[in-house]
Amino acid sequence: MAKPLYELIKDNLRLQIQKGEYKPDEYLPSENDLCREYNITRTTARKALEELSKEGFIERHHGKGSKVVERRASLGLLNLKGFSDVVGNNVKTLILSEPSLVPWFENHPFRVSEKELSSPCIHFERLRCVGDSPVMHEKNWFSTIEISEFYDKEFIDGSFFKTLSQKYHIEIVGSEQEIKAVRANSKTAELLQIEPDSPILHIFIRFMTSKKHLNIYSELLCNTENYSVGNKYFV
Amino acid sequence: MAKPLYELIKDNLRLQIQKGEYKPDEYLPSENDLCREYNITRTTARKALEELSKEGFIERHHGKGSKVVERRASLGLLNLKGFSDVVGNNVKTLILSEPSLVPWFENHPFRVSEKELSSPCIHFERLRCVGDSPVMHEKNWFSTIEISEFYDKEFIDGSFFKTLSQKYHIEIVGSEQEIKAVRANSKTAELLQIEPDSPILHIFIRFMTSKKHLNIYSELLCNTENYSVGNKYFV
DNA sequence: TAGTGGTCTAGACCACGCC
DNA sequence: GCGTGGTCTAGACCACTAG
Repeated sequence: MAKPLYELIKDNLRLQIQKGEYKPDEYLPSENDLCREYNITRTTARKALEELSKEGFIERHHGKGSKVVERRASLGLLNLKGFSDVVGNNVKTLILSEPSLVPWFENHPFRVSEKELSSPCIHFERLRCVGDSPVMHEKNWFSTIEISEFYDKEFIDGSFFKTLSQKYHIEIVGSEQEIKAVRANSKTAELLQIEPDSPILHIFIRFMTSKKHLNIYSELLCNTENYSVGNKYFV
Repeated sequence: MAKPLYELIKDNLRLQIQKGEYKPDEYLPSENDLCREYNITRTTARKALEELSKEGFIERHHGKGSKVVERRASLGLLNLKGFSDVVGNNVKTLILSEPSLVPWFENHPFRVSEKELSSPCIHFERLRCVGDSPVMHEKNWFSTIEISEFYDKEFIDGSFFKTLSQKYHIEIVGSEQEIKAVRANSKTAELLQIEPDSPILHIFIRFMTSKKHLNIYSELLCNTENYSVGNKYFV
């Protein structure tokens, strides 16, 4: 029943990373350091570090140590992708509506659990642009059940997920998506500055988080005329 | 330089699974069995089994053993999805063109390596139907570099990937995708029995395999009117 | 050469599933 | 009660990185 030792070590280290006590490119204490610090054997220290590596917080380097890395955003989730990452440096985000309480919304293919429905729903909308061209309209919903005082109107570095990690110590641990090609309706066409009835991607996503009962529900409408949506996965 | 012991054990076990010597739902030898069989300690046996589990070949069950599982096809790759898996039982596949040698094709966003280009290209096309409705047109290409005598015209259980695994002991270990929404051209519209200019999903995929230099390149055209394309991922 | 992570041995105790 | 996998100890040797 009690948490295994290596889980405690892992939780400690992860929290220190989330708080910024170890920053990207810095090295964590070595396995032997951890053995001394926690009075454990290398097997236990290694187990903690190996799992942190599997979770994407660190990279292990033979002969050097365990380096903290910027947690890759693409955990099997979809990313906008242009030629040679031009997108990454040139993305602007417009807030269409700030995070605020709304009635729970039913129009989502993923079932929202009773637990989630029992607390109010926070919603926000954004428009992602490359240069001056809008390419993605994004809507997000999540329950306040695990995160009762979400009063942020601005995000750390503009990133909702980074805010969840650094302020609330909540991580994305999985996702589930449904993708369709549809015709843009007039409102979407106007937002994305395209012709009505143009083909666009319609994507529903459920992001699972490290809080068992907290999911982030998103709906994306993408103009893929110039930029496609990409996805990578490795065993 | 030499392969670690646990890798050898792992390779042996995986091969036995691929050959069908251990079938889905059967249990592998226990950790202690492996210790005796290979003259190793439990640490080494565990390492082999844990990695096989991570690779998706087995499930570990406390108090019971390591059960062989049908390797989930959804390794971060896209799957057709209808309401409540109605699709799974009702999918028919039409072969539009059998596997045969063709000149290498350049019209793919993923760069084909020099190594791959140095050997001839095999191509085949299929049409996936749910009931009598065609929903996906699939084109595939791969190099004969690692698989010089691919003469199969039919696949085991109709599955290309199952054939790769069981006959050639090659597994899918990752994938990379690009997704767009486009208008169906007349040829595609005819194949999928939809109106020309209907919005359809256009997906390019590179499947990475356990053979370092072998990739499977696919192009999918999907009518998502009634069925969407889905995707799941867990850490 | 000193320190790091990677592999491996030989034990121990525990929690879980099943008969 | 017995066998299974899960956790943990206390060592050893090796391969890699860097000063």
